[in-house]
This record gives sequence, C-alpha cells and structure tokens, in this order.
Amino acid sequence: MRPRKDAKPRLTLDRIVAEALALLDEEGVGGLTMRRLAERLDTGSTTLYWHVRTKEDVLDLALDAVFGEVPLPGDHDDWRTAARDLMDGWRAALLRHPWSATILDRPLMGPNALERTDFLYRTLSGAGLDGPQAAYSLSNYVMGSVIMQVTWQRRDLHDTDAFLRERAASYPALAAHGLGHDWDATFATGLGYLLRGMTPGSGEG
Amino acid sequence: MRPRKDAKPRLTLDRIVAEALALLDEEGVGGLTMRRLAERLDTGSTTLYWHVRTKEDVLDLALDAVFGEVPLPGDHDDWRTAARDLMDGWRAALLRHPWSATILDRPLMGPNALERTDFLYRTLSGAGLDGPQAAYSLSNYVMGSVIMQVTWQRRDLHDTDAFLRERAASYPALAAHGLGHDWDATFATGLGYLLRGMTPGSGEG
DNA sequence: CCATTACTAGACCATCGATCCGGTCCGCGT
DNA sequence: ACGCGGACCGGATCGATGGTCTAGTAATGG
Repeated sequence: MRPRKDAKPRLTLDRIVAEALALLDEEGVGGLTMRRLAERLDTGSTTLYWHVRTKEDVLDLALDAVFGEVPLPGDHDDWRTAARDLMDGWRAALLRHPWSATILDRPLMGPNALERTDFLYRTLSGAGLDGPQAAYSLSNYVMGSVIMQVTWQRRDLHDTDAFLRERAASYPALAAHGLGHDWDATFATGLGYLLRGMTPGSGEG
Repeated sequence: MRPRKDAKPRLTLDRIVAEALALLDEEGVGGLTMRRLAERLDTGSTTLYWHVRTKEDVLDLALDAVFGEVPLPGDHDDWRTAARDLMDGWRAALLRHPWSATILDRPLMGPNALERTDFLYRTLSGAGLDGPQAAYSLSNYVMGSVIMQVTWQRRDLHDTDAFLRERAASYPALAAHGLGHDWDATFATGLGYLLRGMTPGSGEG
C-alpha cells in the first residue's frame, strides 16, 4: 500500500543517539545496555555496532548531545558576563540530564563540547587572561559542582541527616548544619569569586 | 611446628580493603573484579561476600581509605591556611590514586571522609562563614579539578593537540593554546580566588 | 541482470556480579 | 572432653552484559 514497507524507519546514528539520550534520562547510566537500546529502536543489538564501534561511543555521543543544549552566549562587552552565562548554561544542561554528571570522567572531544570550550578560550584570552588556566578553573568548578550536587541529591537527605545526628559526637559540625542547602546560591557565589579573582594583566599565577 | 597452620592468614575486611587498594592502584577501576581480588587474597570470590555485601562496598571502603591518607591540618590562627592545607592534601591523595577520581560520583559517607568534612565545616563556621556553602564551594572545586586533571592526563596530549590543529579553522583558540598546562598552578590560583572571596561576615550570597 | 555495498539478525563467547548449596573449622557451654 | 552451632570457605551455577561470528536480506549502480 505505502511506497515502502512502513514497519521500520531507517536506522541512523542520530536516531541511536536520540534514543540513547531518552533511555539515559529515563533510567540512568545503569539502564543503558546495547540490547535495551536496540530493542527500543526495534532492531537487534548487533545492528548498533554497524553504526557505532563500542558502547563508549554511544556514551560519548550522548554526552556531547547534552553539551549541544548549552546556548552560546551572544556578544557581550563584559567578558565576565559571557563566561558566567556560558557556565550557567553548562551547569543547567548537565543538571537536566543527571546521568551525565557521572560520566564526566572522559575527554570531552565532541564537536559541541569543543565549540563551547573554544568559545570560552577565546573569551578569556581576548580579555587578556591566560586562556587555558582561566578556562580550566571555571570548567573544573562547574564539573565538580554538578557532580557533587547530583551525587548528594540522589540520596535521601532525611536518612543521611539522621545518620549524622546519631554520630553528632564524632561529627558535631556536620550534625549541626546538615547536608542540605541551596545549591544554586552556592554555585553562583563560588563562580563569582572565581570571576572576580581573574584580573586581566596578571594572567598567570 | 607453628602454632597454627601457616598457609592462610585469616581473611579480614582490612586485608580485603588493602588488597583492593593495591589492585586499583595497579590496574585501575576496570581491573578490580571480585574474582581477581579474591585470587590475590588466595581465596574464592564467594568468600569475599561474607565480609562485604556488594562490590560497591569494596569501592566505598577503598575510596574512604584514600581519604584516610589526607592529613588533618594542625592548629592554625588563619582559617584560610588551614582550609588550603586540607584542600591541598585532599587533592594530593586523590591524585596519588587516579582511579579514585573516577568514582567520586558517590556519597562520601566513610569515617575518614566525614572526619575531614567535619573539620572543614568547623574551620569555616568558626571563621564566621556559612559552613556548608563555603565547604561545598571548596570541595566541589577540588573534586572537579582532580577529575578533569586525571581525565586529561590519561590522554596522549600529542595526538589530541594534533587532532585540534587539524581543526584549527573550527577551534582556533584551542588549536593555538593546546590543552596541556600547569595543573598545579591552575589549581592553586583558583583555590586562592575562592578563599580570597570568602569574607567572614558576608557569609551568604 | 548481477554484483557490490549497506544494513540486519540470531547464535554465540568470555566475563562479570552475585547466589546456592554443601561443606570445614573454631570457640563455647556443659 | 565433647559436640554443637555459628563463622567461614569454595566449586558450580545463574542471569546479564559487551562484543563478535556467520549468515543472511534490501537497495543501488553498472
């Protein structure tokens, strides 16, 4: 009836990545297996390996797709505003896909990540700073903040705080303050410290 | 002749953790399997599960052992010096065991980690700062810095820089500067910015 | 019409974390 | 002195995974 058999749309790398992202969003890193991914794409697991060399490739591609969601700041006269916008967007994208925080221990060599890193380099170098040093400072801070936030938000804070209160003798400060707090405010404050500390001209430490 | 049969010393949790740490140091996270760990302890894999609930427990214990290597700073009149010492030791211990950086995406609830976190809380709170906020800012920065350093140092920078130079048109700043740089200096500089920004009295952002 | 390329799938392999079940050794109460 | 129960041990095994082998089928260009 239809011009082609309508059962299966063509399998493409884009479809694989999109489905992997959906699966990761729904079930996290542990839920992504090549079999389940193939099943959701209505194909066999072997077929995936025609488009992809290893599962690591899938993760790399999915992670770079997350970076693709980060908007590149427009033109700013203030480099600090541009950097802050980029870091805020960077963090927001990673937090939208919490699984991504747990696989950040891999080189970010995808085109989306590279494009944003290059933008960061250009912005900071253009302001008279040591580009790599300033860029690493900022992005390291973002990565660490996201990883820690995702890690601790996964826990049931009620149980954790109770655990700490039982050991108040050993950990008085932790028991007193608890572990929950305003992640957004902490991130913004620390980012502000870093940006304020970077003064063009004294580029190197 | 000997009081007991000398073949096998008793298997204890401490021996398991110590051997796991050695195995991780030698072969990384991928090299740690329950079978191989048992083999090195001259026992069967099943036996490990009498002392340990899951493999995750082994990783948690090994990671906390790494934190145990971090020296607690002595008494300082300057809270900034104390915090800097702790963060430097924290970073050094993680870098001594690069595998640890890749499993930092888990709650640090071991006694060694908690003891140091509590020390950090106390130091910062005692200085009139918002303890949790300041502590998270600092430790997030340390975690991110270590993870990124380990991640990028694993790569062959020569190949990576060549890869970038081939794409200099797309990533001009990256191609110009390359990715290698002085990790220690970058870390120290950024940590200085964070510490300088934390002014007691204006504890909250 | 055919052959080459793009693509698909089922069976299969080695390995992993974890468990079942059947043992062995040691300390303690009697 | 004894024996009994819990601490401890290990071979076989389970279900699942990442990845490959082999054998195909659909489309395309000569």
